[in-house]
Formats: sequence, C-alpha cells, structure tokens
Amino acid sequence: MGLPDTGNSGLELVLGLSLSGAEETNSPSKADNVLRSTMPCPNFTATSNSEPSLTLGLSGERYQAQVPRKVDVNKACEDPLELSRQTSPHSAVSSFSNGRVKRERDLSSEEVEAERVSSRVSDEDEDGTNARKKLRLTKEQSALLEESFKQHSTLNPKQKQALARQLKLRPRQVEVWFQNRRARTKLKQTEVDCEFLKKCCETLTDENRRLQKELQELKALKLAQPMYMPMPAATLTMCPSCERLIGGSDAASKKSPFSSMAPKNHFFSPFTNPSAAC
DNA sequence: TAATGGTGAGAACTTACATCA
DNA sequence: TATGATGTAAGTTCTCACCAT
Repeated sequence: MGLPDTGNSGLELVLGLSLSGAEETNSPSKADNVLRSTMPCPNFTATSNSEPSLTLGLSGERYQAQVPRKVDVNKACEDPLELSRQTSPHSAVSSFSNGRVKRERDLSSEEVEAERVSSRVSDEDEDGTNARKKLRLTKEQSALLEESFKQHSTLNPKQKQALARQLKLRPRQVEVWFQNRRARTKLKQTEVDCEFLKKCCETLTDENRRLQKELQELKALKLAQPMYMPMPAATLTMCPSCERLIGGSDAASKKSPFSSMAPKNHFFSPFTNPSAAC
C-alpha cells in the first residue's frame, strides 16, 4: 500500500488488516436472491476460503477481460444431425453420437433406452426440430435436490442415478442442476466476500485518514514544543472508535515501546478488533 | 384486455483443464 | 511419457415467467 511520504520526521505509518476467520457461508441459499450486478472490485483478490486475503493495489492488475470464444453452433450448423456431431463429447444431452459415451457407462441398457426416448421427446418438438425445452422443476423436485445438495454438493454416479430415479428426471438433468447449483453457491460466496472486503477497505481508509491526521498533529506539536520530551511515536495510539489518543506510560507499560514499530504482518480487522487500543 | 418488449432466473450447453488408469 | 476417458469449473446461450407499458 503506497502511503504518502511522511517526510523525515522519523515517524512511520504502517497499516495492516488481519482477516482471521472470515465466515464461509457454505450453506446453500434459501432465497437464491443472487445479485446479478457484478461488483467491480479490480483490486481485490477475494477468495472463498476461511481467511480471505485482501490485496489493495493501485492500478494495473485488472481482471483480464475474457474474450468470448464464441462458436454459435445454432448458426454454424442448421442441421440437427450435423449439430449433434459437433457438440462436445462431454456434455451434449441431445447428441446421441458422442455425448452418451460416458453416461451410458453408468446406465443399464433399459435406462439408456429410456433416457434416449425421453431425450428425444424433450429435445424435439412435433416438427422434429431440435428446440431446446426448458425444464421447470416442481417444488418437490427442487426441495429434494436442495436437500441432497446440502448433504453433498457433488454426486457420484450411483447417487445421481438414485436421485434421478426418485425425481423422475434424467441423470444428466440432475448432473446439470448440481453443476449450476455449485456455480450459484460460489457466485454468492464471491459476492459476500466482495462486500466484506469492500467494508474492510472503507475501514482501512478511515483508519489511514485518522492516522495521517494524528501524524500531522504530532508534527505540529513537535514544532511548537522543541524541548518536549519525545515520546516514542509507536506508543501513541488513537482508538479508531473513540478517537482518543492513548500513549505514554499506559501503552508503554504494557509492552516494549518498540514492539509496535515493526511492520505488522497482519491487517486490522474492523469486525473482530474494533479498537486495538481499547 | 391483448400485445409487446425488457429482464431475471435458471436449465442446458461448450470449452478448458485436471486427474487417473 | 503419451493417451483416452472422465469429472468439474467457468463461461455462455437460450427458454420461460413475470412485469411494465
């Protein structure tokens, strides 16, 4: 963090933030009220682990703009059969040629046939065109999926099969639902992290401002009273909440006057440590 | 009241990458 | 080590429901 040069006063400001135990809200959202607006936090590195790191940079490291490598298969190929030949070998529901390879491994022959039929029904309308139909899950289906997701956010093939049978869905649909559910959870967590870091940033900015002010006051004091007994600057601390100056024997008696001079390798946490001085 | 356009949610899809046999 | 199969994350596309006009 680049702080303004404080001159040759010998005083130094070091700010840090300790984010210990940031809550990981791993629970799936009930309301699923996911904010769509993506907050631009270019200087944050928000992670979803228990100790999110805060990186405040000045410039440069922006999120790399993703260049969408767009291949519009619908436009690239009008022919459904040709289209099915072009689809990904891993994910295509409606392509029987390639996409079935891995899934059929888990399915009995009857199940494969059943799924094949249901896929045909769902993927093609009366005209035989390959219109994508959007599945609407019933409340019961959603509830069961959510319940299952709470227990484990990923499914093994057997669990997928069982769940699909129970829900009267295709295993692929269950699989997709879990993929999307994980994505939503992660997105929400990222937003929570971003909000948290934003608050941290605001608090640090305030703290910085206060300390700069304190520094100016101390400098003015030093000029006004050249004969005063210099007190180790590090023993002077301003409480961020009550804005009182604490120092001298009080602070010095607690610890070495130089102990706080060393750059602290942690950040000030506005939530766990509202005031380090109090 | 029906038609229409905008928008959000989420299901489905594509691609890239990691892992494993 | 190379290779193919597989699973997952990330990003995108597309459908549908809802709402305002």
